Amino acid sequence: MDLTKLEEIQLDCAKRVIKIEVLKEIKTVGGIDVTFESSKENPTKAWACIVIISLDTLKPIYQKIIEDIVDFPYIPTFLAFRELPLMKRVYTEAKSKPDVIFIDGQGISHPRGCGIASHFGVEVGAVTVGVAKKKLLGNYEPPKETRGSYSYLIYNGEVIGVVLRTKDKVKPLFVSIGHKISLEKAIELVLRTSIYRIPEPLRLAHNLLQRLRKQVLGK
DNA sequence: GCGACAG
DNA sequence: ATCTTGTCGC
Repeated sequence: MDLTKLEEIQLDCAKRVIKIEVLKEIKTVGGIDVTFESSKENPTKAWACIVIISLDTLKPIYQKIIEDIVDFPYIPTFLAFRELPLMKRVYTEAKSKPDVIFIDGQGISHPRGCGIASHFGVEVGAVTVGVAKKKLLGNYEPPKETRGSYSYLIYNGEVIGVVLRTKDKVKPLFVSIGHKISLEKAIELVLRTSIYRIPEPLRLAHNLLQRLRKQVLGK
């Protein structure tokens, strides 16, 4: 594989990212996650799941899982080339589409401005938010211990996202613009959909996949 | 060269 | 991400 070529794709994708609000009303939020059968084998079986919740109740109103084979390895800053195919397929085949989609990973907080959440948003033409459990790059001050507190993630003197506390005294999340949304709105949505550390759409999608994986592995 | 390094 | 058990704190 030629990583230089893939870097060019990411740079081109970054130019097409829209960093402002385009939605006037948001009623549903979705989350897409991927899990793998094996962490060692390279071509390996994998599953992608989308869960859509109602912003009013925070309860799921739609969910779908697809299965496929993944052969691209995990390489830091190139995550999209491993997980995007599965994510795009589960989204395309879903009979219902959410107003906004949370993606497990970075949005524009990426060395070339195109993490998986932005990449997905641009390719699918959807509104997305990057919700990562760890930082990929940038510097920040620890946010206060109370839920709702946040500090800015800075890279090259620019704000590329926030470090957001979604639960008191629990490790914060790294939230960034994915596509067609403002950072302020992204923060508001992640907070509004978080009961536990991880926002409901992603937490539920992750839980469904973990249960399926254990079932398949016979445990 | 050394440390960092989404999932 | 996955590999893995119990354990401490709210």
